[in-house]
Amino acid sequence: METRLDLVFSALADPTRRAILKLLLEDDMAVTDVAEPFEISLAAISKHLGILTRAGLISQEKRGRVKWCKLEPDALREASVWMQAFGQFEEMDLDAFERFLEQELEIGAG
Amino acid sequence: METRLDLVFSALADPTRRAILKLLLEDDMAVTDVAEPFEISLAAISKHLGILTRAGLISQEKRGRVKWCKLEPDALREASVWMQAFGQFEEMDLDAFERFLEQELEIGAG
DNA sequence: CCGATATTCAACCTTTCGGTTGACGATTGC
DNA sequence: GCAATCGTCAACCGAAAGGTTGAATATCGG
Repeated sequence: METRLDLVFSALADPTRRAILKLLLEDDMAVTDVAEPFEISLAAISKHLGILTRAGLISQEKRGRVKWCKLEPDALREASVWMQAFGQFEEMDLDAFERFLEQELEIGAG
Repeated sequence: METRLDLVFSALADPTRRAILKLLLEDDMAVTDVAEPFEISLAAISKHLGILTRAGLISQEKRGRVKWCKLEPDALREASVWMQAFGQFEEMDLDAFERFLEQELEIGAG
């Protein structure tokens, strides 16, 4: 079973996809415009956008023949909470964090 | 060129590795003890630990024939800052964030 | 010294990833 | 209507990921 966290972290693992997120930070963009600064093919960008969409990091809405891409920061926030908890666990309620982890992780998965 | 962020996010993308981090949250552990709850081979766990180490998420110190694994939350904090910035960009200094991104990302990479 | 324990290495396999190209289905505008 | 534009699909490719097994390398304990 592929969790939301799997999808988000593996989406963020690629520098091209992080660069796409950076572009979308400035404004919503059409697929062709997202692709413009990169040297790879439009089809490759389209795949990257699909991965970002499945991870919930962006959304895509088609208007006419143009598909608009929009940053969706909620998924990022969710994963950020997970990481921040690890990074600052000295300062927080460890028991509450443990309970949170129980829901998110499964020992032996993979 | 593989950045620190690449290494951290792809390390976190695997549920087994996240589960290992959870184990190490409780205490430092030997490789064999880390492997115990999982169904995969010791060699596979050893590889996972190597990936976590290269990402800076854990450190490993050999004492005698036992190699001790220790959580290193700093790398997580670094990536968490990156994500949190995206997730909460409405509330922060966008110009400062842009400058931060200029250092971390390269458009066209990948 | 020798057997047991701890860990990695090397070779291999299968699946996924990131990329390509060319064809295709919609939609637009003249 | 038809050519141009937008984006995806399908088939393919090489490289990397995640796993296995078996042998190798230290180190420990008696």
